[in-house]
Amino acid sequence: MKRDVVPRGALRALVLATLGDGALHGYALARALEERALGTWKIREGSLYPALHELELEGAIAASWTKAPNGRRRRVYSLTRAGKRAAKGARAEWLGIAEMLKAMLA
Amino acid sequence: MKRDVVPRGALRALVLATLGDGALHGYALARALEERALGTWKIREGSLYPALHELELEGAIAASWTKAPNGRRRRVYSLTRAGKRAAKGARAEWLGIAEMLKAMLA
DNA sequence: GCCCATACCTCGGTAACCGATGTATCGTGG
DNA sequence: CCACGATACATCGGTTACCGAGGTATGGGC
Repeated sequence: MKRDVVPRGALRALVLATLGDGALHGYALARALEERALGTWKIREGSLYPALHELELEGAIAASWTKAPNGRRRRVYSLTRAGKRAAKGARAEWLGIAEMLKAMLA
Repeated sequence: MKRDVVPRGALRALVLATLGDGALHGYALARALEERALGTWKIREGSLYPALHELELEGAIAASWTKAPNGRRRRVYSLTRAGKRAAKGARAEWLGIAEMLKAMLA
């Protein structure tokens, strides 16, 4: 399936929330997000990688090149202190939005 | 307050859901939506009116000019049969999105 | 007379995303 | 041993739904 797509603006919140559970590299992050979404949402690389670069520039996440056991290069991302704060805010914001949507559509 | 804004793509769903509870004219619809959102979400006329025109073109809603008791002209919108179907679909879609967001951020 | 609320509308600009495309390495089945 | 899919990164032009600002017009209150 993997048809639908994350609602606009939520990608950053989801990335921050997921990285809050542990550092991941981009590709694994995409897989983790799709798994969390039970395959309902497709994570587009053309959205994810630019978003990661932006979050890095903003100082919300820190990246470092590492070598996977199989030799492939990976860029592993983890939350900075500022990122943890941002994650908390974004999580609250989007939970609020979800709550409001449920209330208004129920 | 009225700071935040409806998430992208949800406006149509909310309009359809609200009109499902009875016909309204544009301005009243905006007020009704903001009230439903407890003042959290601001409804922009620059978003609402074009959305209404689009929904009308698509045949989801029907409009008719009426005269308010005070003499002001109003364009009252109501759901068509197709609109009721669309409302159901949009409601299910966005409730699903809200559910997924809650699950992924909780 | 002036201003705010009501009530409609349009239009340029933009944020965030989509889709396509590109690079490169690794594992594996034939 | 080599083609192909999975892994893993990246960029970039195009789209879309919206935002913000502006416009018109009438009604009622002070």
